[in-house]
Amino acid sequence: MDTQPDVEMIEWRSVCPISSGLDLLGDKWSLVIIRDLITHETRTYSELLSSPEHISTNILAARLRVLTTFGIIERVDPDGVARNNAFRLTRSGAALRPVLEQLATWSQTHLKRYHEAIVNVV
Amino acid sequence: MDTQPDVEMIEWRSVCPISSGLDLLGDKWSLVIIRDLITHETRTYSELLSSPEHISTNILAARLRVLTTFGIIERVDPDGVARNNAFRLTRSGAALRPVLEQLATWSQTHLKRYHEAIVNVV
DNA sequence: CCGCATCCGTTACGATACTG
DNA sequence: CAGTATCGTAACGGATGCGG
Repeated sequence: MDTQPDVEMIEWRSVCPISSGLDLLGDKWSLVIIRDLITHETRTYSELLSSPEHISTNILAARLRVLTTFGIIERVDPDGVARNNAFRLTRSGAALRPVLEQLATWSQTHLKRYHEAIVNVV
Repeated sequence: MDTQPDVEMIEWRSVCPISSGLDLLGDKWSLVIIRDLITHETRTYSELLSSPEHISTNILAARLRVLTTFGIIERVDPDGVARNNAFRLTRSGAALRPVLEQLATWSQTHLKRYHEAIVNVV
């Protein structure tokens, strides 16, 4: 019956901007979705599913809902039906690019000895 | 019986440096610990516990173990006993500072409308 | 078909009590 | 003080179903 079991609410652990950013984005999937939308501009649900990390369908749907709620992504056609209605970053979401760039730079430098296959491009 | 239930192993989801960074640091606590070690240089177990986000003891111990395993933090006295033996960032961990700075900047700009109490300092 | 929601087994997390 | 043991809860992951 209740199709929206998750109350889209976040418990802010503190007033610190770092912990608050992590309250919203500090999981293994949100920034992967945002990475895809940075590199591809627009991406449908099934295209996001086809990324090499293999997110599962329910997790993807939940993350897309949260990211939409907090104005980080949006539908390309705001009033269209879901089918083939891709997502894209809002201005706010696009502003996350420097965060991902810094993370990628760090990983390439400091993770290589633990994960040899890591590549040097985003 | 088995006191070390976690095999300190990471499943790298892909060769992407972003997803790989998140495989290691993509949770709600690791970067909070690193934030504390950036702002305080050294920090004991109980000092880390006293941060306003209130991490629980078992989670803190587990994160410290993983971060140590991957060379991001280390004991101030490598051969000393645990008691009052603080942690600090390694060179690798200190290199995460730009990631946190970018995240803090983003949060201050884009999270304020959802979390009014957010502060403007790291 | 595509975009989900639902069900369900497994894993991670969180609070608390407890030990060396 | 620095953790570990325990146990209840929430999140995840895969499979499946169903409407548009």
